[in-house]
Amino acid sequence: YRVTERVDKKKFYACSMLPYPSGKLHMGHVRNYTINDVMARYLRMKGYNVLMPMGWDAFGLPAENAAMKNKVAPAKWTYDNIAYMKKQMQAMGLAIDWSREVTACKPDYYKWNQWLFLKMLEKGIAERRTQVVNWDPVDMTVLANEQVIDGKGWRTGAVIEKREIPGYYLNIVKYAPELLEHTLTKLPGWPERVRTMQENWIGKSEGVRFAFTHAIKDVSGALIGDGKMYVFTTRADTIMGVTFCAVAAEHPLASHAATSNKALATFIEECKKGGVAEADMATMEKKGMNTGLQVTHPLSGEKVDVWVGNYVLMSYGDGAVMGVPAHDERDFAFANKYGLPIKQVIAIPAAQFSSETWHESFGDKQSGVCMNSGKYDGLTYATAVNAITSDLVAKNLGEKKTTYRLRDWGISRQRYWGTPIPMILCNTCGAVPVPEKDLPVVLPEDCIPDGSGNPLKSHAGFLNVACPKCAKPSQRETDTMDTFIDSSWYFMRYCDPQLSTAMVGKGADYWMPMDQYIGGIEHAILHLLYARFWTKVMRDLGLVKFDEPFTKLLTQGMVLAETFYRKNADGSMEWFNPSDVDVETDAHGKPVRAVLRSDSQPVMMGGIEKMAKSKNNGVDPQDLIDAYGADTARHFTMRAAHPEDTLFWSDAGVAGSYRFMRRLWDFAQKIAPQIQGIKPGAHADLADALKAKRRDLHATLQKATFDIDRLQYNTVVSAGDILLNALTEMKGDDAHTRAVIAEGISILLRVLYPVTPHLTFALWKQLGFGENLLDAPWPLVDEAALKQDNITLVLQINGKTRGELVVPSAADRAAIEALAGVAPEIARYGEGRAPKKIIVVPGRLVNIVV
RNA sequence: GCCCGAGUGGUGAAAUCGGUAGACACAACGGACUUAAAAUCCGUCGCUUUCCUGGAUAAGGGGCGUACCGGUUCGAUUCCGGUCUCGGGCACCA
Repeated sequence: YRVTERVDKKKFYACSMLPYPSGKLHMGHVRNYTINDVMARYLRMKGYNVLMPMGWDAFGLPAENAAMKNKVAPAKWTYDNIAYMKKQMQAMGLAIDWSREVTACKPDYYKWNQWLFLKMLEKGIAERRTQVVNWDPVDMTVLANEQVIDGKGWRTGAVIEKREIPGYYLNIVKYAPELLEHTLTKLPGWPERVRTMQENWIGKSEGVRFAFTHAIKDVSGALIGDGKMYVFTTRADTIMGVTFCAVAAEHPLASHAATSNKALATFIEECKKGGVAEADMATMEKKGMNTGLQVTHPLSGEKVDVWVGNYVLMSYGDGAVMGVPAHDERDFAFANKYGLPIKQVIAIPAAQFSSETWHESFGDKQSGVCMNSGKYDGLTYATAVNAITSDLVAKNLGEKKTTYRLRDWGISRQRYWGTPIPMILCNTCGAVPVPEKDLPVVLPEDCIPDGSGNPLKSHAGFLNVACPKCAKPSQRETDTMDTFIDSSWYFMRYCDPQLSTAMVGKGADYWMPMDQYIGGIEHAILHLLYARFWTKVMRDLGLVKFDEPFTKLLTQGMVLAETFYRKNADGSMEWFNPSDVDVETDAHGKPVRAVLRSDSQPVMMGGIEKMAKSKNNGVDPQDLIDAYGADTARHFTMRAAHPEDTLFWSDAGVAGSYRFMRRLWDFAQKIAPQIQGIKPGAHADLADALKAKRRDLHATLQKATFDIDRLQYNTVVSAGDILLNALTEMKGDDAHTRAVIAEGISILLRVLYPVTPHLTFALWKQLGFGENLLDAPWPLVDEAALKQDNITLVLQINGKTRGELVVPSAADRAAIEALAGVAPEIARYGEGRAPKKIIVVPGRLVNIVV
């Protein structure tokens, strides 16, 4: 399966999202790589030069968790897992070019993460600033969102706090306009749903940024924020309806007010409790407290109260929002809760405004016009926004602004098992980049994390280094990079895996952009967006010549399985694998109770979720491969569902795939002597029954070809069943029959080869069709075999199927209408009425409307 | 909470552009083969038998049926509006 950059063939680069080496393959992997393998083998039969590589997303949190649990170094754990999973992949018979294997935790790979990071620093795309993280006050460590459960640390149970620390950011927002435009224009080969999700994630919004004014001074006597409190709104037409403002707990005005207000200081502290995940922020109870400060409305000149709101985030825009309760649902709820005034400024024709209950139309900007807004009364949305904006501009207090929901990419992780960020922290010079010649900054592989912070902080060999600028003793940055960086460009490294002088080279020029990318729908936003951004940065640095890395995308559906758990006395959760649990079902097959097999005690059912390490619900396909072989596992996985659909795991039906394998084998053994030396293919003067049989075979082949081209592999597998059924039904032993059987089995073996390569390869050789099915051509449909004298149309009366109509296949619309007009079904079902209209769908049906 | 999907027999599913709903399988049931079992092979398999013909729960016909409610159309699993349920993502799981 090794491939080179040959120019005599058309290239095709088909790649799966690289796996995290969690220990064993699970069914999601098997599904992903089998899809990839079917595609690769099929396209090779079609004459393409096909690259199918594989690698390892080898850095990440699970290795550290395993280290804590088993006291094994993450490096050893990771390398052991890779070795095991690679063996499993080989047992599956995947057509992988292993000479191109990429392992993200090896210095020859992550060196280039560091190198590109330094280039981004030079270009101003990367920068150091503060970030907000989940802080566990007991373990004194930063936690991932996954490690925060109900606002508490997963190991300590301590209430998590938000904490600001320094970190590095990549300026992806700068690329937002291009990412958005290319989502819409350059990704026709992507699923619509993924493009929509990315579009919404980038979230362009056009609005107005403007300032409320004030004269509030800090302790040093300086005006806070130069006397301006900025907010952003997409609804400038409602500015005259502002009845309060809300700022984040970290906003300078909030801090200032808290110095003389104990209750407020307590409230601000409370706002810092809990994690940083957006879902938590969005679902928590909205709370606020009046700061006692007031700012001046820039247009009305009225005084407006400033509140602190726990739902306002300092990291979004300016950390302050205007409150218009009459026309914003969240502000409406907030105002009702705290008894704030509600001022209607948009006349709503469709609904009666009520200050008690919210109605969707209160926020409708399409139909309403301004009211209670002075000179803006009567203006519609667009004209009001324009008029208000020009007044704000004239006062030098605002301007139109396009903002994005997308936030810059924070890449610093306070963790050991990742790419070291190549910076040196000098007491004199500050944060100094590691000189390019000193790359890679090698991560020591002998650390064992214990859950209480980053072990690099106490690793003298790693930590201590001379400052590149002033040569004084300094310390390395101990933060490592987000592992999304590793997965943002590995697919390019597959093209030049051994290149030591550059990140990418001629191989990437040949293979990229990737023709087909395959991976789980759960990566629809983050991974794919980061990879697109990283590619554009590489392009801007002159490393590659294309804008988008993935021409076509197949988002494989998730493999889901039931989860089972017990809550331990200390509140922690223990998850049990479905294979260790017996489930009792009710009469409808719904699970009602589950029992752990080892101790016969009940376990809780945690619902159906994606197979994942964290919930221990991944099903190991090894049992399947051991019991039935790789072909059965592949056949079953492809048969079970359309590649893009969610698959609820159940192994019922595996026996059917195995049975099919055996039927095929037995049939081939039976006919082997009969078709010895017979030339497969069309013979003149076949009997009608054999002609019909050939028509069936080629019609099925036509359908299979159509389906394999549109990546609908489940029905390609079905076509294999249909072909075998058709062949086993055949009786007779004359030369014509033998020729049709030989033709049929040669089609069947090639149609199924991409799915079940081992069995079909052996039979292809045994039956004397050739030495190497791997490079046999995909079978061609014999159009002549499909021809028929008559075709049968469906006959409908008033849209209900009432019979059939046999017409000559050459009959035109008028001829069919004439035949249909005298159909006896009209009298039978037409209730005595005459045909009013006859609808003819060529090749399909006739509908007579009476 | 917000964004994106999905929902079809007992089960997994199919139906290429709006045109015969349930291909192909699994399970189940009935039969053949066998001393017996396994394996294999053949057959039945959406609901309705208080809708009709029939002695009949055989057979045939009719009606209903693609989560639910409504709409567009000669015709809707497919398009539109709404609802429910389930799944994915929400920026430090990968």
